[in-house]
Amino acid sequence: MAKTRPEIALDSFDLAILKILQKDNATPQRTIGEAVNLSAPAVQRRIKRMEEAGVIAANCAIVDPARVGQPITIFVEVEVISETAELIDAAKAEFSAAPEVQQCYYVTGEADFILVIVVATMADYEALTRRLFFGNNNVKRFRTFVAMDRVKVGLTVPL
Amino acid sequence: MAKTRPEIALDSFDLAILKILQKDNATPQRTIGEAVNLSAPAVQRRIKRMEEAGVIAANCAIVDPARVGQPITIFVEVEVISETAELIDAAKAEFSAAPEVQQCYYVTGEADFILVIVVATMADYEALTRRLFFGNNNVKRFRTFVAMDRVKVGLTVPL
DNA sequence: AATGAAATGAGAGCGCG
DNA sequence: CGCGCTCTCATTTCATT
Repeated sequence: MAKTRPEIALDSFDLAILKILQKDNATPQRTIGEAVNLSAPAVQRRIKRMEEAGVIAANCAIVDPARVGQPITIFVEVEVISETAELIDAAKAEFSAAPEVQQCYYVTGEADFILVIVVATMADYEALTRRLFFGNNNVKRFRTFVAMDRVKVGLTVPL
Repeated sequence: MAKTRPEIALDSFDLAILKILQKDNATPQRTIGEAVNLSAPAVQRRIKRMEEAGVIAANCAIVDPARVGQPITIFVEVEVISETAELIDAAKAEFSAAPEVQQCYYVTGEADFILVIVVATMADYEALTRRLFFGNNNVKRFRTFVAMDRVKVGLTVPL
């Protein structure tokens, strides 16, 4: 189940710290402190607090997919036949389980799911569509958009 | 301009290290070393090498948008009128410049751009559409998909 | 109650064999 | 590549406002 998520109030110091950590979480606390006019321990306490509260969900290295032999990014809009809770949950679980599926969102509008997929070759993508879409009786239709340019990539939140 | 990107060969050790860093880049090198059967300095050298080569594009904190007052994630498919290089570049620049635009991809298929947008309220999104889409003569059409559930989120590359 | 200054300890960074 | 050292930085303690 989901971890505890205490509601937490963030002041302008916290937001300033987040702004820096979103760009580079290896920034020394001392440097952050200088930037926001706070001592290093104060910065440390705030970071820890935000990590425990789930404001900072993760600290991770961003890998360039092209550099590790996965140069193709694809968006897929998926429309399902039946939208019962059970079938939707099943679809969520199945899509999420695939490592090639980088992001999966359940959405309103003309589609039900939007997936972001990263693969090495189009043949891999084709194989994936067989498994994920043609192999799923509840998938009515899907539309594929192949990325020609990753113009802006990130999970940065506007602050 | 883009930084130098020397081609680099990655062995199974490098991939194993990346796999760990993608989940948590604060993992001590010693711990990584134990996991992949390598000494800490060896791990360090490999990480440094991959950072310099651009394999590791960034190290950053992932912020939960809902926790910082930006609970709404929206996908937008944008179709443009003219696809001349100049107009496409202009659109890329304009979309990228908006802080609410978290991701922007130039794609093939029935749309030209796919944007991932993070905002606090639907009113904010409406204001953004006015600026970005209605205020751009080259935007023919756009379709909005509001995320109801962020089923799987991340920039993790399959390794 | 949260901060800043100083002391402690862990981990990163480098040269060595 | 692994072992050792050094040094920076993260972390804790404590006095202060």
